[in-house]
Amino acid sequence: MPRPRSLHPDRLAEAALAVIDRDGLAGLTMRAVAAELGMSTMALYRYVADRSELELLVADWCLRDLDTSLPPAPQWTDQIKILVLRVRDQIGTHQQAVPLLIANRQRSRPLLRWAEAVTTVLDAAGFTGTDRVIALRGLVGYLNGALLQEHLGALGGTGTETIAAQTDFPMMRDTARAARHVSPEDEFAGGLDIVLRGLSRSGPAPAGPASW
Amino acid sequence: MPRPRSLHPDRLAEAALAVIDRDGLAGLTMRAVAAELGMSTMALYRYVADRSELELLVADWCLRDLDTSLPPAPQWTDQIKILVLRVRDQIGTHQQAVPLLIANRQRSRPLLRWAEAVTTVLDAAGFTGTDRVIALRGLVGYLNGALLQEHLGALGGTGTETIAAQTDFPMMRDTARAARHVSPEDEFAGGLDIVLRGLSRSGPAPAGPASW
DNA sequence: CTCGTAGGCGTACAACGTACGCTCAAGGAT
DNA sequence: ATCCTTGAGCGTACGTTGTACGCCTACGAG
Repeated sequence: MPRPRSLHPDRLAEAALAVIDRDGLAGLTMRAVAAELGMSTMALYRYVADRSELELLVADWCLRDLDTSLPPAPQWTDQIKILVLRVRDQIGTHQQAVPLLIANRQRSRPLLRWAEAVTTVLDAAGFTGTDRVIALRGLVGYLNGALLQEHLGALGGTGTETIAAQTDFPMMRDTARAARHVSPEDEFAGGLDIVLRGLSRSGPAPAGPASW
Repeated sequence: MPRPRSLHPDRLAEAALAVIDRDGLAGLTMRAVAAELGMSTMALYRYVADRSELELLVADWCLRDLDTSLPPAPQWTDQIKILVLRVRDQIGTHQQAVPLLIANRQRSRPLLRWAEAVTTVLDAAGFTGTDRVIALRGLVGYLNGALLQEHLGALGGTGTETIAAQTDFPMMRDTARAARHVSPEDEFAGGLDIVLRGLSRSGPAPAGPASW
């Protein structure tokens, strides 16, 4: 019976993400989001309890279309690989929001759906109990770390260039120089392959058609 | 000839770390650090240009005793393992400072020394060019992600308990319950073993006494 | 038309980082 | 012993942040 809301929560998330994409994560401000929506600052608090709730909205919005259906690959490692790559693909150009995704990794519904799919694949591959816990946390650890690295100072950023220019650490200098020729995609996928290769050897008895 | 400084920069870092350990990272404030030192807020700016420089001091201080000598293990994977575990051991009880370490990972001298050691081991194991870049970034990615996970919501934290209590995602519920019986040390080392196992299979031609 | 509910907003406040400029402590030079 | 120069230390103040509080009013049920 009372006055109806004029905004859908999704509109809040869109506006906040627009601010982030334009001004960076540091530019994300209650005032900035309100201005983006043409509302007053305090009007936002009719939709969210506080800033962290707005950030959760952004995290959920970023991954709203995340496909968490089980990939039809024959190998379970390929299934996991596809699931992980889907997350990175969904983030796309919104790398600035990565810290928000990490901070809300245990509250975001899309991420929980995603984790459910990953654990389902792991379970089918024979991972149970402690093995599954460690496999999942290892995967998520790599995912978070790699995304974060991409977010703050990607390959070829100023940090890498500084290392490439100094002389105190020659091995790192060479590595930083070689890093100039590695695309973010190759880097991410390469690291993921390492983790997957390790996983395929760490589980319980090998299962599935591709025994070795 | 002018009035000498009354503080060593290390004292700043100690004070800041004391604040962090007591009040958390959110409690790290120029005013709080000044109060810890018994100085006025603005006196800090005679030692650091701004807050981020203070944070760098904290990061360096945390890892000041990091042993970056090459471990004498026969297998290069064990050398890497020891190097990575040393970082986690040095952080010890200062998990609250982990975001500062990550943010300053490319400026902190101890971390550069450490990375030089890691790349040296990788080089000796036959990793060169792009392979070494991806191996290093993969390792650092996992390290950062795992430390961050431990920092915000360790296993058995409220986040994990919430997941263990819900019913929408049964596989995650079971995994969260099993996670209650995994210590942070086992989790970290388990994930690291996965990455190392993957690395040992991803490099160029296997080298060293332990061929297979 | 009336009225209760809740949406939207204006003001205000505490806490933050830090710019600016002052005072004076502490050596070297005389 | 005196002075002078340098910068350590600090007090004040400003702009920006999140948000508590309370007012006004648009809206839909009756």
